[in-house]
Amino acid sequence: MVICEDCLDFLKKMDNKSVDMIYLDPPFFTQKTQTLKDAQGNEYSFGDVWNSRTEYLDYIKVRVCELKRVLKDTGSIFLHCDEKASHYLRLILDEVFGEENFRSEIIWTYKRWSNSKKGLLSGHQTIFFYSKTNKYKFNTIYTAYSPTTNIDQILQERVRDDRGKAAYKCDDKGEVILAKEKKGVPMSDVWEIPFLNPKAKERVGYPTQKPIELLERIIYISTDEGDVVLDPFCGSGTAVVAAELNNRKGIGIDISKKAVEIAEERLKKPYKTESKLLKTGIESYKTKSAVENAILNQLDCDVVQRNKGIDGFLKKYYKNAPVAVKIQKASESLCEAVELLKTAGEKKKCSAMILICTKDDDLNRHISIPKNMIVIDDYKIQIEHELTELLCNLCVSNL
Amino acid sequence: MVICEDCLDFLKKMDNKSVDMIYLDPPFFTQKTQTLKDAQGNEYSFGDVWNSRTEYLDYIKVRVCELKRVLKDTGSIFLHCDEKASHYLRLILDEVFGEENFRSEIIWTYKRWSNSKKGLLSGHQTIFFYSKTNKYKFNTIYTAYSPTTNIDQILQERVRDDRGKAAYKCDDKGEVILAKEKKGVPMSDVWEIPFLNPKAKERVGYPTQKPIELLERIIYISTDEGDVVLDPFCGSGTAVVAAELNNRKGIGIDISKKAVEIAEERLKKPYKTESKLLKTGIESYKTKSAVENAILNQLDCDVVQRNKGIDGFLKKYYKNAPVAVKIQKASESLCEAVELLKTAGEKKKCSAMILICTKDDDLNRHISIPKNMIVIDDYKIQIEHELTELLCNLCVSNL
DNA sequence: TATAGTATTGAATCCGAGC
DNA sequence: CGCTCGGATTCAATACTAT
Repeated sequence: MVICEDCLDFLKKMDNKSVDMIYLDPPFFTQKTQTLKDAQGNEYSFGDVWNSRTEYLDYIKVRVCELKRVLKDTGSIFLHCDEKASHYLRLILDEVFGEENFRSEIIWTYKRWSNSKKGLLSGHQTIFFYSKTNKYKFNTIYTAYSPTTNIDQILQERVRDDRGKAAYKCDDKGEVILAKEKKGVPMSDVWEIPFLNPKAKERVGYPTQKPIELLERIIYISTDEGDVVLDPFCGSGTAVVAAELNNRKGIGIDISKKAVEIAEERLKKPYKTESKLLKTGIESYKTKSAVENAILNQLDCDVVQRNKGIDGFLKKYYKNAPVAVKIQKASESLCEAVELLKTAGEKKKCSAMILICTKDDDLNRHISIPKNMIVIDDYKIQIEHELTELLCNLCVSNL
Repeated sequence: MVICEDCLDFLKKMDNKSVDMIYLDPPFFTQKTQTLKDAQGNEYSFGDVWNSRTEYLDYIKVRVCELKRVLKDTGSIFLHCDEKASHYLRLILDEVFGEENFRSEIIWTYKRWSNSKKGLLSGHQTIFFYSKTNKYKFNTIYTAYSPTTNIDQILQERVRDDRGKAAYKCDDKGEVILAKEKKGVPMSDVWEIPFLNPKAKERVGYPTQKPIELLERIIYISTDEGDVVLDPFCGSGTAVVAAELNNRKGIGIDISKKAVEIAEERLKKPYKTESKLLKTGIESYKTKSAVENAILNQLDCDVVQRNKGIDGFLKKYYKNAPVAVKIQKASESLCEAVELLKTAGEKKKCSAMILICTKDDDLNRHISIPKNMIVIDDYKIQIEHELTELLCNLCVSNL
């Protein structure tokens, strides 16, 4: 839902404690007017000019106060700002939400084209993360261990002796004791996410547009499915789109008619591919496209873009015709995937087709597969089957 | 030179405009006493406990004012702090040096060992960079282009057409014109420098010791050889050591006798850790090929480095024990791979082992596999087998 | 000497005991 | 109930040892 109104006016009409998370990216105090032309030559701009900083800060502060009111007690607020006025904005947050509710200073870093000026190239923006109370909702995202870490070592339990020296814990027989299952490294407050590429598909031609991955991270760590996400300065609506793509309810507000038009247009058909996080769980924090690419790479494929039925072709031909490859999407049943690949493969006159099955769905095992199609379970499924069997056998043989 | 005195007292004795650069790393307002023991059991500590924030800020402010006085007009000041009080400190800098002399908010990021907490793991500190005037000294450091940059493209001159779009400049014959030699990418304000490791030789046992690399960067960009570098809260003297190592004159001041002792000791033989990580980069720790990484990724593995028998562990335990994964190397026969995995897996008490077979070698198919090991062909082999069979069957049925 | 494998260590954080 | 204090846990990155 996107509303065209001064957010202050709309907020006043909202109920107390009705929102789970707020992301706001207010106009920066740049004293300049931001303009940008899109591919069609339309020009967008927004007034980002204030008579004084006090005026600017007052403008923000009354809105932040209202935002606190509509936020649930378990809720969080993320304020995105640039280095120009970040310290003043944080003072406001300290005052309104209380210093004790400061959670993190998130640094979004990116590499950018240099316009070599004197000084260091600015390559980051700051997002302040405050919660309303200390009973805030938080989902930890676990990331990979550093390559410098010796994983096999930390899988062993350890003790410290009286002098504080560490040693491996051993049982009576002198054998090492295993540690509990490891979850990975909790995510840091420094996020390296590429700056919205000038050619990116998701770009809709609005200034200061943020990458969707940034918003998805914020949404994941602070909300669950079905929660309400509010963006009072929504601009082109990235936060609302990210919320909808991840089954949260998004409310966007913007005073600019043009912005609301763009956001609404975007919401009508949010690119599925825009969503970069795996739906299967926060633990497996990986980009879907990365996994798909990895599989296609292993198979020695040319990658096909924008084809619902085919993700790639084997570089090698068989019977003088290409072999199409498709990887089952999380949203597709095996049956649907087979049908999509079959249609697309026949159209391209493939001699054979390969479907990589990524879901272990017994109900679908009995569907008919075309004669020239090979269905292969991905490694995870193969292994799960074999592991279950193997461990079961081991139990039996132990009797 | 290191002086043991309250820096305010010493600064008052210093001449106007006598210093080229100031780095200060004052107490962070942690409201804790920072302590650390060195290898010999000596304990060092400094108090960072205040009656109020106002008291803390006043303490800093009078000193910052004096610092401005002793700084040359071409000089710069770098204030190191963490997120606890950074916004207040920046207000002081704005007030004393003027907002117009704000140059950069430098983010020092690092990975760090830590227990997991609710929320994001803090992985950065902030250094505010202000200059005394706009005629400040600055040496640009150029860094390497990122591997994704298309070097040959940026070597072509560009023009903007009437609509403001960029295009490659061409000569009469329509050939592209080469741009002037590129120097690299100017350094960003986000610096990834490893945190001083517990095992680093550079460590002298003083709390909050900073890596020399960090100080060297600051010194490079803001001073020339022979310039005077002042650190009014020098602690173990990292800034002074870095200055001396780079032929600048370093002046360190600290109120703690012990700190000054350590700093002086360090200055007798200034030493910079030969950090392998810094020298060779994180990439050199990543020993897996792209395909290997892709497989481990798909299997949801933690990646294991420097282990001949194991490439990764499944993140999930089976039977309360880890499952080891190995990918057959091109140089290994299946037999050898099985043996290596078996030995390593048993040592780590794995409940099961998985070997991904990457070579289609019939001779090896008859070797014996341990009961708790699963051998799976990689996709390529599976597909090749099935394709051959399929296409053969199709031929037969065509007859 | 190069590589594989093992032993340490700091300090942020949580948790539970004691008051 | 809120405070402090001690103990346990965590992992990045080194040094050291064995082969």
